[in-house]
This record gives sequence, structure tokens and C-alpha cells, in this order.
Amino acid sequence: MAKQTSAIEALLAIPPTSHRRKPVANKTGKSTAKRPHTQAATANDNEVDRLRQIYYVAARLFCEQGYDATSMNDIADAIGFTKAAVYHFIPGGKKELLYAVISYGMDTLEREVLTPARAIADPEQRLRTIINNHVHVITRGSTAEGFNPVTVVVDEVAGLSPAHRRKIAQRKRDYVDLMRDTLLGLKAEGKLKDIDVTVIAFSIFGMMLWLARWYRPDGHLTNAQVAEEICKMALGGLLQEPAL
Amino acid sequence: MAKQTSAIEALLAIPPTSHRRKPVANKTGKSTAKRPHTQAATANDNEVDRLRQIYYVAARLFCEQGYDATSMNDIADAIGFTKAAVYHFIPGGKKELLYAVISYGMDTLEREVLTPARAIADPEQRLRTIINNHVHVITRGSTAEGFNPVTVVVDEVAGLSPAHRRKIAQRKRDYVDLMRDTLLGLKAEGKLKDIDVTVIAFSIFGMMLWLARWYRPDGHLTNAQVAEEICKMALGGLLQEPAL
DNA sequence: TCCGCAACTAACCGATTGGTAAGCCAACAC
DNA sequence: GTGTTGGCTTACCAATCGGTTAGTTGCGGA
Repeated sequence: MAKQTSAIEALLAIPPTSHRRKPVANKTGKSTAKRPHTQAATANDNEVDRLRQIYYVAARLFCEQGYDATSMNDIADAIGFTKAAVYHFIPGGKKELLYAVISYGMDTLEREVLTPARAIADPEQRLRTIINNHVHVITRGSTAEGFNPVTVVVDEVAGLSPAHRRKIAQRKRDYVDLMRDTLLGLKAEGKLKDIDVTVIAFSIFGMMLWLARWYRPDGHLTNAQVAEEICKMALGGLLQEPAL
Repeated sequence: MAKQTSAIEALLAIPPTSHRRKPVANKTGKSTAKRPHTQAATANDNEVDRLRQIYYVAARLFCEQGYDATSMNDIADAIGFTKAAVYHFIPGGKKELLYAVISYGMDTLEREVLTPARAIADPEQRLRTIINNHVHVITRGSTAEGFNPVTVVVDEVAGLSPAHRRKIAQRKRDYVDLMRDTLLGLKAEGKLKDIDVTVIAFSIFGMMLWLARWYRPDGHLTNAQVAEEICKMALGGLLQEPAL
């Protein structure tokens, strides 16, 4: 059995190779298509591929419909398997799936936002990097992975067990701390206006996270443009002459 | 039977007079407390009061746990009634409850944000009013009503029927239009920076809506202070000297 | 005094939920 | 050949879901 941590790792290589069967809605004829027992490559590869499929589909459905509204049958159907098959690979059940998906979202933020930002010393440049990269993660979601990995992180924490929820909360706190430190760095340089740092931090988060709800990749703005506009908005405000 | 529209109206006078029975968790002895058939005042008053209780509790639970995670039994238990009693007063079932709660949220925004703002001609002053009042609605939630009426509007639209969802979507669009018009008014006065109006509008919404997730009334900031800080942030940005 | 109606409750419905048990089947090792 | 194992299915479980039905209770009006 694959170790717990590799579960999330497996998700990173999404989307999986291919869906073997279309999620046909065949309520009438049951078990029409007899799947051959193709065992491509080694058995271990096969298992990893299955895990990848399951995690990928679960992530997509959790994002689209929400955790509560997605049943294990939905996930199984979307892959073309039975619910019992899902439990064969995911012994931890639905909650493990949720934790894996949320962890994957945090991993993505860590890898694409936190780590690059920490490598930057200049506070203003670091803040710009945070905003740019975070916006990129959210806006590319609809194209690269087929879903937005951050949505679930924000919306579905309630479904986690207390222990898991605590772990995720800590990782979120790390992000908030980085943002706050960056702002305090700006303040130390005298670059910051006299606005409460907490309000600034969460306002920036709000601008970025709300993006997932309104941005459409086929709209009149590219993701790079949106990132640029949000940077301008956050750093300089909307008024031509400084307000107050 | 009370007419459909008055259902929401009844919610406005929340919180209801009192809960008659504590939501005791008595799984052992069933139906311990025999409720007398108190009929205070007229029967109509009684029904209005019951409706108020039901809508109030439903709104609170939907906000706290989410729509999907709240069962009709949860609602009934919280009042001290049976599920069937809830259906006696709410023939439309759970979806009607959700629509009523979401409509109440929209009513609150309309009454406390949109209507006052529309009465203001000057775009900058109107924008400040929108932000101030919206922040007030969100931050006072935890004290005045015991829940935030806007949370459900944002998070639970997926549970609505298509027809109801369309109605709510239209009301939201009205709000976005007001925001956009206000920004275009600023632009016409030459007060607006060269930032995409859509991005500005949704960024402001993001800042305000995210508030509900992090603001704590017992923190170091009053709601009036938060409103002021968000105004400064949105209008003037965070940098001391104008960026770019 | 008896009726009618509002205000409930107990019990139940079919459907669906997360999750499990047991077994089938192909492929591999030997 | 035969046994074992991984990968999967059919069939099932208790619990819970939203919602309904039939009935009970008690007050107000006649």
C-alpha cells in the first residue's frame, strides 16, 4: 500500500494519463462494459495511476460541487469504477480524500507562492511576487488542472477531522505570518501607509481569493493582466491622487 | 397560511422573543418536557412567532454549519420541536427555508447598503458609503443577529432551485452594477487610476466579503475602525508614495 | 356541550449516504 | 498444473436524509 504522504504527491502529476471509460450514465444496463484486466507495466505503477485518478477526480468534484454534495459514488462513477473499488485504494475513506485534496492545495501554494517569496529579501518585491504567483495559481486553475486547488482549501475545512483541521490551520497561519512579516518589513522601510497591518493582510487575501469566484479565462483579461491590476490596486489604491 | 413574501419579512424582527425549550440533548428519555399549548395573543401572532423562530434558527444554522450539513431535524431540535412541526409551518420544505434565508441576506444588503448609496450623487462619497455600510452589515452580524446574513448569500446559492438562483443572481448583479456605475462615475471625474474597472469592483467585494471569515468582534478593532481601514486601503492603497 | 381547527407528535416512507463483506477473475510465481 | 495475490464487483449494512401520514391534544366559538 502506498504510504500516506505519497498520496498527495501522486496528485501533483495530474491530470492522470487517461480515463479508461467515459462516465456514461447507464442506469439501465448495469455493468455493460466488461473491462479487461489490463495490467500496464508493474503492479505498483498501476496502483499509483489509480490513486492519481481517484485523487484527481475527487479534487475536481469537491471543487465543482463541494465536499458534502459529492458522494463516494459520484467519484467512483466519474472514473468508471465501483464505490468499493475506491475504498480498495483509499482505505481511509472520504475524509482521507478531503485531507489529501486540501493538502494538495496547500502544497501548491507552498511551492508556487511561499517558497519563491521567501527567497526574496526586498519586502515590496516580495509582496508583488506573492500577489502575482497567488493570482497565477488561482487563474490558471481552470486550464491547467481543470479545477482550482485553492477553493477547497478555503471552503471545505469544516469537513476535516479536528487533528487534520489543526494541521491545515497551521499551514494557513504560516502564510498569514509571511504576509504580515512582509508588510512589517515595508513598514520598517517607511513605505507603508498608516493602516492596520491585519486589515491590509486580510484585504489582500480577500482580493486574491475572491478571484476564484469571478475570473473567467475566456474573459477580456489574461491572468497576467489580472495579477498586474490587483498589484496596482493593492499597492496604490484606486484613487488618482492619494486619498486622505 | 402566511403568504410567501411575509416569510422573509418575519425574519427581520429577529431574534425571536425567546426559545421555549433549551435544545437539550436528551437521547434517553424521549419527549420528556410536555409543552403546554400556550396560545399567547391571537393564533395569527402565534404563527408569526413560530415562523420567526424557524427562520431565525435556520439562518443561524445555515451560517454556522452550511446548508448541506444542516438537517431539518437539526433545525427542529434547536427550537425544541419535531421535524414534522417545521413542515407544518414551512410547507415548501428545506429549499424554501434556504431561499428565505438568502433573500433575507439580500434584503439586508439592499436596505443597508444599496438604498442609502443610491441616494448619494457624488461617486467618491457613494463608494465610501457602500464600503462603510457593507462592512457594518458583516461585522455587526455576530452581535446583532447572532449570525452573518451575507455569508449564506455568498456560499449557499448552489442549493437553490434554478428559478430562485436566477432571482438571487439578478439581485447580485444589481449590486455589481451599482459598484461599477460608481467607479465609472469616478472615472468620468478623472479621479480613477488606470486600472480595469471590473478588477477594482471585484477586489473591493473580495476585501469586504473576506471580512466575515477573519473579523472577530472581541479583537483589537471595532467595526467602525475596520470600515475606515478598508476604505483607506481600497481608495489609497497601502504604499506611502503612489506606486508606479 | 360539542364541533372545528390550529398546533403539534409518533411513526413511517423511499432514497441515499459512507462504509463493509465476500467472492470472482485474470495474471503471475512456482 | 496449482496457489497466491492484486484488482475489482455484487450485494449488503446501519444510519440518516427530506418529506409524509395519521392521529392526538386542547382551546375558542357556537
